[in-house]
Amino acid sequence: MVTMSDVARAAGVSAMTVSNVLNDRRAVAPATRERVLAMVESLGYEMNQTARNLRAGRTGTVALIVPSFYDYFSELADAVARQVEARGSHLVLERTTASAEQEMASVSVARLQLYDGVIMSSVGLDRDDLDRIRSTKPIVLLGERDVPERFDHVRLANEEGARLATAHMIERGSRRILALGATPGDSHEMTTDRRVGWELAHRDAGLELDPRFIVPIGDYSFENARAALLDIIDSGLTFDGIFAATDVIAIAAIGALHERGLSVPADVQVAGFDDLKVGRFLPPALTSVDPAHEMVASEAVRLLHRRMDDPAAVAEHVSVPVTLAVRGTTR
Amino acid sequence: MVTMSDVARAAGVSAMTVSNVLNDRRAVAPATRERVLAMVESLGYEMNQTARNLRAGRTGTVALIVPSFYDYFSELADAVARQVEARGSHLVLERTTASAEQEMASVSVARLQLYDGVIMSSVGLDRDDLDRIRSTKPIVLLGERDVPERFDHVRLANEEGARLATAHMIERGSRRILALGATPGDSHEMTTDRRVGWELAHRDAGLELDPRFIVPIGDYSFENARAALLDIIDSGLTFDGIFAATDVIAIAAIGALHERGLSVPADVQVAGFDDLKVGRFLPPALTSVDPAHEMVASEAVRLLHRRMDDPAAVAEHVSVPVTLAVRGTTR
DNA sequence: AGTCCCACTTTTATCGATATAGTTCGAGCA
DNA sequence: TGCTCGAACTATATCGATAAAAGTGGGACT
Repeated sequence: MVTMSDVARAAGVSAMTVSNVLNDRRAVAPATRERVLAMVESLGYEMNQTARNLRAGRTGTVALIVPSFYDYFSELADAVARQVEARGSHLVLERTTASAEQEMASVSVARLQLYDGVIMSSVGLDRDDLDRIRSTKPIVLLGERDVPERFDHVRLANEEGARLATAHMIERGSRRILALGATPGDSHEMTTDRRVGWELAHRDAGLELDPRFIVPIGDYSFENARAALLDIIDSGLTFDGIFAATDVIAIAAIGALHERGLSVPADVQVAGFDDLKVGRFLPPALTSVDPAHEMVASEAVRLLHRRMDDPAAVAEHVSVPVTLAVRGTTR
Repeated sequence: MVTMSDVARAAGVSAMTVSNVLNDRRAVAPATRERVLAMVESLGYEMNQTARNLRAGRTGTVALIVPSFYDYFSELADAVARQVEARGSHLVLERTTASAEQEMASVSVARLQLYDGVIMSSVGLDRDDLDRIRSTKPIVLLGERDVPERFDHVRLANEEGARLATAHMIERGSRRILALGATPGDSHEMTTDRRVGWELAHRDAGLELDPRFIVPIGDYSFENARAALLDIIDSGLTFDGIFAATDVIAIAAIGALHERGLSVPADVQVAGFDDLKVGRFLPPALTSVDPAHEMVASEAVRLLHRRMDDPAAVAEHVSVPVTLAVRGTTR
C-alpha cells in the first residue's frame, strides 16, 4: 500500500507538501506540484480516506438505514440521496439485517459511528430496540412508530392519507370497504394509524364499522396480501372497495380480484398508499396516497443538519402532509 | 467526544485495558472489567470506528454501487446483501450520482478507499469512465458492458435470455415481435445484447427481421417506454408480440396496449426481462427472463473475496445463465 | 549592508484505537 | 530462600493524513 510518505520521498519533498498539492491548499511551487503529481501517478497512489476521516473528525457521509431496499424505501432513498447531496454530503444506504435483535442493537449501533449522521426508518424496530440506541450521533427517525421523545422524528400524516383515500371511495359509491393490511388495536404503527383514518372516513360519512373488514397482513408482501384477499373472497364476505395499507398490497389485491373474476373499479374500487411509480402505469392506474417523499426527505435532512450543528437541540417531531392521487382504480 | 483514554482515566487503568475489555481480548481481572464497563456506561462512551478501521487496515464493509435504487437494482442489492453478510461483512449501497462524469471518476473513486471491496454496476458508465478507474481496491464489475480486461466481471447471458423469450413467443404464434428498448448497432450494451438474442430467435425460426421493429428507449423509464409504444401503435405499424428489454418497459407497454384497446396476450404477447417481483402479481402475470440474482450475487462476492485474498489474481469474467419464467402475458 | 517580508517548505503533534513488547507481583515449587 | 512462571496490566509506537507552527532563502527596500 503506497502512502503519502512514499510519494513524498519519491518526489523529494515532505508529506505535508504532497498533502497540500492533493488538496489545493497553500502555495506550492508549480515545479514541485508537477513533480508530486507525477509521482502520485507513477506510484499509483490513492489517498487513505479512513486516515483522512480520522484526522478531519468527519466523514462527509450520511447513512439511511431501512428495513429493505424495495418499493417505498427505494423511492424514498432516491429523494433522500438528492437532499443529502444538495448539502454536500454523500448518502449510503444500509439495510437492517434480519439478524437477532441483540446484534442489531450492538453491531449496528457501533457502525453508526462511521457516519456524520444517520436517518433511520423505525419500521421493523420495536420501542425497546429504539430505547436501546444510546448514541450521541445525530439520528433522525423516520416512520410512523411512536418513538422515544429524545429523537428527532419525521412521520407521515398516515391517518389523514387513509381518510382521504377511504372518503374518496365512499364518495364514489363504495359502502363496504376492506382495510387490507390494517391492524386493529391501538399501538402507534403505520398500519394502525392508517386503519384509524379508514375509520374516520366511515364516521364522517355516518357509516357502520365492521371489524371483519379489517384484514391484517403479516409482512406486507405481495404473496401474503394476495393470499389474504383470496381467503376473504372465498369466505363469502362481500365488499365493494379496498383501502390497501400499501401499494404493494393494493397491487396484489388487484391481481387477486382478477383471479376471482371481479373487475376494478366497476365491482370493487381500490386505493393504495405510497404512490409507487409502477402504480401509475398499471391498467387501470392505481389511485394512491402520495407520501410526499421530497418533503419527508428534506425535513429529515434539515433535522439532521440542525442536530449536527447543535447536538443539544430539543428534539423536533414533524408530521408531513399527504395528498391523494386519484387514478383509474377508483371511479 | 469521549475517547478510550477518558474511560481509562476514569476507571484508573490504561487505554489498552479498556480496549481489551471491549474486545474480549487477553485476560482482564473480573473486577477491572466491571469497573471499565461501568465507566463506559456512565460516560456514554462509543468507540470511534474510524480510528479502529485505520489501525486495523480494514473496514469490514463492502459497497455495491448502482445507478439507481430502483427495480432490478433493489432486487439485486438484496441478494448481494445476503451474500456479503454470509461472509461476515456488511453491505452498503451507493448510487452513482448524476453529477458530471469527471466528478464521478474522481470523487467517487476516492470514496472507494473506504471499503474493503467494491461491486459496481457498469450500467451508466462508459468505457472511458471505467478505464479511468485507477484503483488498487478489489473491484468487481457487474453488467453487460464490454469492460476492460483487467476487471473481474459478472454478466448475464443476455443474448440467451432474449432468445428464450422471443423464441417462446414465436412458438406461441407471434410473427411480428417488437424489440422494445433494444438498440441497433454493435456496441456491447445490455440493450444490444438483448437485441441480438431477439434476432437469433428470428433466424432460428426462419423469420424475417424488420429494423422498424427495433424501438430504442432513452432511459428505460416507464414514461418513455409508454410514450414510445403509443407512438408505434399510432404510426400504424402492426405487431403481435413485444419483447421488452426490461420489466419496467414491459409493464409500461402493457399499460399502453390497454390504453389503445389491445389485449394481452390475445392480441399481443409480452415478455420482459428482470423478473421483477411485482410482475408476478399483475393480471395477467408477466412472462419474464429471470436474471438469477442469487447466482450473480454469489459469483460477484466470490470474485471479490478471491481478489481480496490475492490482489494479483488474473481477472475472471463470468457469464451467469438465465431462465425464462413463463406466465400469463404469453399464450 | 542590514532588515524585513514573503513564497515555499518542513517539523511536530495529533486524531483514537491497538499490536507489541515489556513490567509487576504474587503463587508455586525445590 | 531463591527462582520460575504466568496472570494482569502498562508504555510506546503505529496506522496515514493534516493543522499549526516553525523554518529557509532570496529579493526588495532603506
